[in-house]
Amino acid sequence: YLCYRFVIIKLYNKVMKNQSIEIVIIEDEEDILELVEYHLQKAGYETMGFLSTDKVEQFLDEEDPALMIVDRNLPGYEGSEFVENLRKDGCTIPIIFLTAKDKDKDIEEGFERGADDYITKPFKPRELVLRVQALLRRSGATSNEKIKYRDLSLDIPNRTLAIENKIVDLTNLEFRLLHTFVKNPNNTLERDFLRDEVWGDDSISFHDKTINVTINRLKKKIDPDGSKEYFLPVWGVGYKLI
Amino acid sequence: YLCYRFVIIKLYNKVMKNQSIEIVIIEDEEDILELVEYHLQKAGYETMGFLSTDKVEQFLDEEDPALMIVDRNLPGYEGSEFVENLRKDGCTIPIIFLTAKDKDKDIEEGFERGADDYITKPFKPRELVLRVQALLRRSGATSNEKIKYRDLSLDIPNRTLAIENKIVDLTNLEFRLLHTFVKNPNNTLERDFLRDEVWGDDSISFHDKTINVTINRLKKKIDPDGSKEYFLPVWGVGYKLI
DNA sequence: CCTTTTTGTAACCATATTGTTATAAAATTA
DNA sequence: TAATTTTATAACAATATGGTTACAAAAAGG
Repeated sequence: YLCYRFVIIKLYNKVMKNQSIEIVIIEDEEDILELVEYHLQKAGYETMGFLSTDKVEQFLDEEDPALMIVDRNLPGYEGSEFVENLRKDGCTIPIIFLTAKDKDKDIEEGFERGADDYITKPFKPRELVLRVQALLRRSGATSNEKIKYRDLSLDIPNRTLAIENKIVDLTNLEFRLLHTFVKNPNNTLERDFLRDEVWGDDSISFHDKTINVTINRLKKKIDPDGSKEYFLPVWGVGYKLI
Repeated sequence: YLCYRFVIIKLYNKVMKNQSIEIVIIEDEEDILELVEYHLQKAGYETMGFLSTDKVEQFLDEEDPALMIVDRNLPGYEGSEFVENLRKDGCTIPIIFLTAKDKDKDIEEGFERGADDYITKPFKPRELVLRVQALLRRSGATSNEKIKYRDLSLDIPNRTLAIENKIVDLTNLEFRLLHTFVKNPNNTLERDFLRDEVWGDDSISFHDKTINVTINRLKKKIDPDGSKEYFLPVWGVGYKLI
């Protein structure tokens, strides 16, 4: 039964969520690895399990997971040493230790070697998922959720905008633009920043008024009669979503 | 002895670190509050303790702490409800719950209401400090988003000036000018320095009176009746913000 | 390949902001 | 105190910037 649900969930994730979040788990006890994978997948994440650190670095070169869960008692290579070396190489991926090492000194060592959170075994699966979610939220990997601001609700995986539960059609460019504003409400976003973020760093020969026109088209769509004042121009700097 | 160390630590922080990181603690048991404050200060943080949530929101309007530690069993207002409401208002400050409520349901509720971490009592002070450090590291402890001087409060990302909680509109040039003064209060800023800093090194053919006029316009906006004497002209040199 | 949609560009206007100038006021010096 | 230098203020001019529209180019869809 568990295996069956596994398949259903994996299928669901692959089919429904083209932008799912991937989590790496390094754990040498196979039972625990499966348990962790099961609960994370149930929560909507894609998982990649390893029984040792052997192939992990190679995997990290190719893929870009959002988070790692690491045991410390691993065959051959102590988990926290592995993490310490990753950090030294400039790896900033969020990491949670999940380990039986629960002494004060152990916990201290874990955090000092670069952990973001430290969970001791035996652990509650529900709490693990909650801590994963909290850490992902804090580190800005929100691509699974909806982002809301005022009466705007952006569904990131579906690329749809709803205003008061009504779908408003946006083009891809408009959606990306609105997305960057909703991620930084009340912040003045400079024109250069918007260009990099929405149009891409490589956009050479960027016309003066491109941003103006695009903002304008967006405004027309999300607030046709202009009564809601979403965007405030900041003279000589950029725009602000209020 | 403890009291003595307290003073030393506070002094050290004030003198050595002009950009110290401030942490708010809300905890109704005074013993615990002092204990937490002591350990955080020993770790180099500036602390602000509250025995209830009463004055906290007002405090957050004015100051810009880097992190909050919140008890849940508070007099009058349940800590997690307080946090939930803060989050709804768009507050993104990192928050750690420190509470005796240790049931599965409690922890779940805590995270769902917007916590970044959840520590149960009795707690190990060392672990608390480590978790604070980890969270600050992850959230990029940028506590100095607001710069303040006298009753002026400059919010840099928002590009707004608030005087006694009232927004005062400034142009881009005026904002940059005021910013350089607030960064160097009580220093006489020479005209050449201001030209480089605010107008840019490349400003050729810079008219004599441009600075005067701009300072003047700024003065009019932030102190219409001229009673507060923000700017002091330094004859033949420049200006000073007092 | 054609049609439709999306995006970029150019031109225009309106207006906010900034610079310049002239004159008054204040501070400094002799 | 008078002359000189510097700053304050107000009015005006110049410039920079954003809004808008129409049209062209590019991309996407069939």
